[in-house]
Amino acid sequence: MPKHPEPADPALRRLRALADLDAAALAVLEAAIARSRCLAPHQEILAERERIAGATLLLEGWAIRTRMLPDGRRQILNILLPGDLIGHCHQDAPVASSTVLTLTRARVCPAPDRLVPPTLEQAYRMSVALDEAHDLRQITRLGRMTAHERMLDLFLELYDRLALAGLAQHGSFAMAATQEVLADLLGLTAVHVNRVIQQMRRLGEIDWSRGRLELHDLAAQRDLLGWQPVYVSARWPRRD
Amino acid sequence: MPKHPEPADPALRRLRALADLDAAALAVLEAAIARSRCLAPHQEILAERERIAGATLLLEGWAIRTRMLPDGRRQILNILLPGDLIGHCHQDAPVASSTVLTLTRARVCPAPDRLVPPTLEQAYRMSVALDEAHDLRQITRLGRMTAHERMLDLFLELYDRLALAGLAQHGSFAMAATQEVLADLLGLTAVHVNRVIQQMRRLGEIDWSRGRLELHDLAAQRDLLGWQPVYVSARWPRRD
DNA sequence: CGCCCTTTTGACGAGCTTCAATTCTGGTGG
DNA sequence: CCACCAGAATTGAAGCTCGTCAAAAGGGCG
Repeated sequence: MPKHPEPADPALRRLRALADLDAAALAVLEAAIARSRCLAPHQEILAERERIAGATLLLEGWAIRTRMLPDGRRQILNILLPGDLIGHCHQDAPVASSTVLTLTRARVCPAPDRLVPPTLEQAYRMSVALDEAHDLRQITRLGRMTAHERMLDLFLELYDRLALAGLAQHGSFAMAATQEVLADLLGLTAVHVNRVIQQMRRLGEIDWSRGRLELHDLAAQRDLLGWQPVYVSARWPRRD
Repeated sequence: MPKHPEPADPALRRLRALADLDAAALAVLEAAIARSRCLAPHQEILAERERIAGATLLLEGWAIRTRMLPDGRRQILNILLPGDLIGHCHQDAPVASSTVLTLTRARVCPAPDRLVPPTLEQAYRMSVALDEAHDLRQITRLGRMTAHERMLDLFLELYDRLALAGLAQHGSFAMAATQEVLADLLGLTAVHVNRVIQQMRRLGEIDWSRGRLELHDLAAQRDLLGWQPVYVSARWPRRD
């Protein structure tokens, strides 16, 4: 077993991008990763209104935070990607305010939570701050963007977040969400999502086939939207 | 000057509802409140993309977290009420991910942030957890509810939150938001907000005049919507 | 190869927006 | 005390975005 897990592990890569992890941090992470388990698609990681035992680290695969209305309508609150923390919170006797489900096959492990080395704690805090920023972005998408804008904005967000974990490059990444998932995420219907995607294809904005999404001319799309990268800390992204 | 500030102060009342504040906590709060300042309407408390100096406690009046799109569209992310924390976060070199503006005349003070007594820290954590839950509620409103449902759901949320601070009772509270503000909050136009409100009046769901909003038959509205109170901790709301 | 999930297509309708006026309201100064 | 003003609320007509319903075509996996 490699001691500095190979170039590879996306989750580790993301956390290292968030803070300058030291040996102690890497050690506890490796220990946690050693206790990882595999989950099938559509498996529950956290259930709304139930106690949260401890935080979970998503190592591989995609997951969603979701909420149901009494009549069956579903809103997907956000998407969770490798390296994201699930159920990290600090109030007493924490209870989940939403359900978390795997979208694909996934690997998770308990997030180290006792005697957390300071640099890892830093990564956690950064992660929490980014999560909140993404929530705000989601609110803006749903409240004030057209279907087409929402879709582009989401794709750009996913791209940037996946790139952090080394899972996206050259404007392209493995898209694990179905059009129906996008619909429930973006407040649309699957039918309309489909129509918008075809429009985007016609406009040459994207290619999406065989589970791979490609964004053409990232820069152009970004300033079409007035896209700004998430920015929650004057010391991040680090330039070193 | 009263030592246990009179029954009154709404912000204090909210914090005391969140955690069982001890004498030490009340002391630092009073010290902070003594340094409060008054703000006119439409004053900036936090500016997007700028450093956050420290957390602020909203004592009186309403404020909004808001974000602008490049073409001028505005999305109000959420509403801030007396007792709410503004800019409370933990990452290094924190930068605001949204702008915070007063909606009405308001009073604020720096939130105690050094040597925070444990019970106050508990209240902070509870407050942060509730904020996040409200953000998720907002996402659900925008993504999967009709205009009418959004409005009702928002009114119920405001009612419950204001009641915590002692600012709402018997289904009624002082409504500081204009219809245009509601529109930017709920992802609608002011015109449509107006139409929905009139429908709600015709249906006998609400009365809204002279700045006072009254919700008729809270219970009925709640289960019409399948309303569930925010629930983020097994130990809250406390029954003692 | 066959089944099921996902994507795609069409026709139609509803909800919400847009634009443009008009009326109302609360606060101000004479 | 009332006239006045600016912001807020209200109204109407017309149109576009997106939803609904239903059915067909495609694609991946056992």
